[in-house]
Amino acid sequence: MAMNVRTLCLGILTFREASGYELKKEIEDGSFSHFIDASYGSIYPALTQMNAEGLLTVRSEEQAGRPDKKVYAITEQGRTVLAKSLSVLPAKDKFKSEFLFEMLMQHFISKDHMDEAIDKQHADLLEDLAHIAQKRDRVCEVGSKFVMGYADSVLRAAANYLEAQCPRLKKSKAKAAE
Amino acid sequence: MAMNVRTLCLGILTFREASGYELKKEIEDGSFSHFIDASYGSIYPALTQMNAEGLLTVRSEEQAGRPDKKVYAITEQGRTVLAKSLSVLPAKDKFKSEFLFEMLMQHFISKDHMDEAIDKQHADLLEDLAHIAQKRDRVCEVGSKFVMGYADSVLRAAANYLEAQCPRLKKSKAKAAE
DNA sequence: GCCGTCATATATCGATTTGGCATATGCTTT
DNA sequence: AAAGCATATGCCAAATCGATATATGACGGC
Repeated sequence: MAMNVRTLCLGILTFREASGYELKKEIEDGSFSHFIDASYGSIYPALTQMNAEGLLTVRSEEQAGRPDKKVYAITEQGRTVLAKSLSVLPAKDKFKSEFLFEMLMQHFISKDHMDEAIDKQHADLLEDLAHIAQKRDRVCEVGSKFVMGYADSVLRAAANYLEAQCPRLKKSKAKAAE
Repeated sequence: MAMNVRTLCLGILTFREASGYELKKEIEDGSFSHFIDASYGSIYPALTQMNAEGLLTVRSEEQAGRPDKKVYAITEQGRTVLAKSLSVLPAKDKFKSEFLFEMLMQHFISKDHMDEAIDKQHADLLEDLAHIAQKRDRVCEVGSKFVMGYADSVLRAAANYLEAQCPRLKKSKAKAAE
């Protein structure tokens, strides 16, 4: 039960059928990218296993030059299992930040390295914000809009905080906006 | 190299010596709680291993009734290894949210369940904010203040977004503030 | 024209990490 | 008095990550 790679894959497959590769792409760059992670090492075994259990069907699609694509689709049984997994209230959010760990290590790190870390963090945040802005007007589903708005608020708050605390960053932001 | 449980433990041990149990408490409830995680299953083996490698020293402290406490302290060699790990620029933040996944599954979930999930998310955010507010004026180190301010900004942005999108939540917030 | 790198596509494998359990004791809540 | 929680260490199975292997076509640089 609960949330794991299986639930995640089943969830995406309720939108459309997809191969393992496409699922990974969706998790990496698509609507799911800002709040979920999964590697090939967990996706492929999960798909194979769920197919064996009857939660998915497979269809091999030939492709010129490239290896055959294995396109998976969710079954009725898969939907039932997914519904059961989603009936559990979501676990608390988990936020992992090596950057904030470094900020707590001020007594142990050079000023230069701190500045580099802060610049990188700021750049990462702006990159994510740009990524969202770029996709935002192209989506129309309520869920996607809500999630993008949430991610945007949070990332913007973080970027603003950095800019307020480290005035030096304001310049680079102005520069990026040109 | 880079960030893992070892680096994390070494880092905390530059502030003060501590047992595995105390390290876990610090990670769970202390300054590190909002952006890092580690379980006993990773902490204890890491300490044993790093002790064997000479990065830490141990001292057994007797305790009435309870098992002996093994208090670890970082060595010069440990500091060297930590410095090397911290010299790598921090990896990008990772944010895991089952809540946002559920929000993308709107087509698959009942309105009631959605509302429950949103209420829980909102409550979790307010709880974290309260936790920070409560500790905030008691800290004086620059690093801690910076990190708490960062966490506060981000969590507040998320809570505000939920309240703006789901007006129903404003009432519960007003109620909590009484 | 050749070379490096990237994108497509599936898959495995070692290492790390999680989350639950076992063990032991005393204190507090029901 | 029973149940649960806090202290304290530690193990173990299962999940997951990150890197690598394999194969091919496209695209740009030298």
